Amino acid sequence: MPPPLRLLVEHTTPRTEDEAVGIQERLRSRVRLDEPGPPPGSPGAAAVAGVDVAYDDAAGRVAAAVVLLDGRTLAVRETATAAGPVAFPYVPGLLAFRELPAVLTALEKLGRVPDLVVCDGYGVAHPRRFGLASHLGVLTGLRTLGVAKNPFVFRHDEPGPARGDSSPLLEQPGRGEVPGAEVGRALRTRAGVKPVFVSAGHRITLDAACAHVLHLAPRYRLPETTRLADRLCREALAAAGAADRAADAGRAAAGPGSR
DNA sequence: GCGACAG
DNA sequence: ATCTTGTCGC
Repeated sequence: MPPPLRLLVEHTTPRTEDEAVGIQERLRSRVRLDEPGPPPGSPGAAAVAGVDVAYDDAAGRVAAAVVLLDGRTLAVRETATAAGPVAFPYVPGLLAFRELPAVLTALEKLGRVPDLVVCDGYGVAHPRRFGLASHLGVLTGLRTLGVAKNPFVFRHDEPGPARGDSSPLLEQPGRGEVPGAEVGRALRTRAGVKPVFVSAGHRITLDAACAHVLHLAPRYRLPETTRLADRLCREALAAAGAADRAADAGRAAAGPGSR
């Protein structure tokens, strides 16, 4: 996709946690949750992307992967990866600043603009209503949603046992913006298996986000977008490490002090 | 101060 | 996220 994203990189590279929180509070008003968007499998959702990031903290390296799927058949259409230095530590609530720089770089390499991006983590289900899926959506203008494997800081009742059953994710009393508000949903994608935690990112409703996740997860607990992106970013991380070691070996062979 | 808390 | 063996079941 074309690179107007570059202009927004400053919104992903704070120097301190306070700066990061400031960026979130400044951008959060731009989140739009009133578009149902095209339904799963429809022509308007022909290209659905999954993004994920893997880390090698010892080497200070991250690798992001984007996998673009056919929204109807879930066949892979295109992939892209990007590796780079870790730009921010893991701090609960500030995950976007750790993941988005590499994700944006990978997205730029895609040959076409996704109709929907599925992120690993949360959207508006976030202490400041601005998780990484919402952050990515606001920066790019893309329609986004978040799928997390854990409930984070939210409470929920156990959803029914059948695929498609769900229960609301609720803000803890005394915390967050609107205590008691439904910020996401615990959604059962496989009968009898632990649910996933879905929230709207940007330009989507919670109902639509859940419908897309169910469509993208016909067989396993996690959506195909997530599973494929997860596999690819691990491969990209390993490849980046191998390339790094090869360069090191070359430098050593050239001899100390040589250049 | 302590605990908990996406990836 | 990542570290890690075996194990249960289709």
